Amino acid sequence: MFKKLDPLLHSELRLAVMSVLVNCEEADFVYLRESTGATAGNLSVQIEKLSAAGYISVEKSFKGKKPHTKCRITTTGFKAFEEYIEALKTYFNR
Amino acid sequence: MFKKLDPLLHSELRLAVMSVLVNCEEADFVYLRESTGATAGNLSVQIEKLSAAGYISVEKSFKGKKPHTKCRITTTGFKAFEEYIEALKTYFNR
DNA sequence: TAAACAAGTTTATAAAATAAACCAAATATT
DNA sequence: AATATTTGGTTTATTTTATAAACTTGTTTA
Repeated sequence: MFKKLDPLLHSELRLAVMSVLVNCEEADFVYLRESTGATAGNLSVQIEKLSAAGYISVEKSFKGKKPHTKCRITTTGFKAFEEYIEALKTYFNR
Repeated sequence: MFKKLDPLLHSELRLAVMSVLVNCEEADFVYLRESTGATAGNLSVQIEKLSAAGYISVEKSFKGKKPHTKCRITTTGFKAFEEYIEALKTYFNR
């Protein structure tokens, strides 16, 4: 009847991050913070969770002399996102 | 950019309960438990939260000699449900 | 009469979400 | 030059949540 909602995606901020990454292929920490409106601390934690799950890849480097964190969605993450949408539909298409 | 997701609805079980009630106008505890697959304890807690928020009304009585809990969605709840859908869309607009 | 069942509720605990505090380096200010 | 502020984060602490387990109250069944 109702499909289970992936707990990793069923979180406001993580969903927002994934939503950005689905549409832009690559986004850095600052862009994600600004586009989601999240605090840096919260974003840092949620990026780590998505990364640990293999839903996004994270690349840390230096841009000039400042740290720079680039994120992109993985194929696993993309699939999970699509499945989450399918699952959500079972709560509405009736 | 992203609309805030009503925390009362952004919960798997509460969303399932609301989803049932949107479509059937009245449902009792047992029916909700069976149709959502939830445990009674969890359902009891979440029904109480939805009720406290004014999203559903709860009517307790006896059916024969057994307790009987009837739930229905309120207009407030219905509005909140629709707004939740609208908010969700901002995470998927493509 | 005791065991099992029904319909819930209460309580305990693990997991999440989030903000606050922190850090190291760079840049701006006095 | 010394101090303050900003940048780009991370770590820690705290409050909420979600959830299952245990419990309650009463009923039916063996």
